[in-house]
Amino acid sequence: MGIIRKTKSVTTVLQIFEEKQEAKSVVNLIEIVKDKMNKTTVYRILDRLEQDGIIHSFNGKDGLKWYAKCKGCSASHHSDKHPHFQCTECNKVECLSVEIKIPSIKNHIVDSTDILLTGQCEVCSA
Amino acid sequence: MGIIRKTKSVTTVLQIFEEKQEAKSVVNLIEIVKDKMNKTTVYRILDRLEQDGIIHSFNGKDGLKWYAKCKGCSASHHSDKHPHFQCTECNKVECLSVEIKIPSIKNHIVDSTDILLTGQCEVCSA
DNA sequence: CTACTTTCGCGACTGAGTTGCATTAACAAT
DNA sequence: ATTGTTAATGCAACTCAGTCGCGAAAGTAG
Ligand SMILES: [Mn+2]
Ligand SMILES: [Mn+2]
Ligand SMILES: [Zn+2]
Ligand SMILES: [Zn+2]
Repeated sequence: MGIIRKTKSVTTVLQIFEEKQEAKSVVNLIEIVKDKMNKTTVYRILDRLEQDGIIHSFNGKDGLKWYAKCKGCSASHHSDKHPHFQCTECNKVECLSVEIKIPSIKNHIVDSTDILLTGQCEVCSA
Repeated sequence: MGIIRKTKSVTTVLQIFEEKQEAKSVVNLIEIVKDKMNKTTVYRILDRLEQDGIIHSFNGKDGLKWYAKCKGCSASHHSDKHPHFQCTECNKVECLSVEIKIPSIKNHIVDSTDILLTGQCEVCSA
């Protein structure tokens, strides 16, 4: 169980994800809202939003934690298996809608698949 | 240019990777050799070994940095594009020899592909 | 052995992320 | 609208992986 009360801080963070479809690093989010709330609050809100299947997280190439909006997830079922793309020039991170087939690994049970591609995004490769 | 002098510390670290084919986190390596060398030295040796194409690095699910032996790389060309598998029970990490096809992403140039699978390894799923 | 330069140890530091606790603010009930 | 309950927040202190600067030690060539 994640979000129970719709506080001002929760609304602020949610709006950031609503208005743009791109992923945000926690560090960047903290910077954006630093006049409105404490960094601990940002971490806690992101935690709760993720638990509720509203956003999902992954690690960037830099080792930072990134979050982006989910498309068809709920608190009980997280279905975000898509890869992510981090631009090495502008550092923007996107969720990719491509399907990547993982072959079954002999004698192993695969629970999760994290795929991070890096390179140049549409803007930077043009 | 990485390793220039074969010091005792370098030999010690190299042996760890020689004797077993599995990946090691830096934190674990530091623990293993803590009586023989300083942690800063471990970081620096790993850096140099990677530059020379002797080992390669990647991020674990935990966010820690992991290293494993390379198979056909050199200082000029790193060809480790294989996925990695982290066991959620024993926490062991392996390099996988499977080929995973990444479809071309429209209007993007892909430079690197990091794939991390998690689940149960051969031992833990048996 | 000597001279040169890389490598190392150590201590201090950085920065992302966490924790504990007192205070504030949702919100449901009255 | 007022009150009571407790989730959520702010703040300060903390953790811990990873980095940095610098003097000392050790590898290597001559
Ligand atoms: Mn995504
Ligand atoms: Mn590997
Ligand atoms: Zn870009
Ligand atoms: Zn295992």
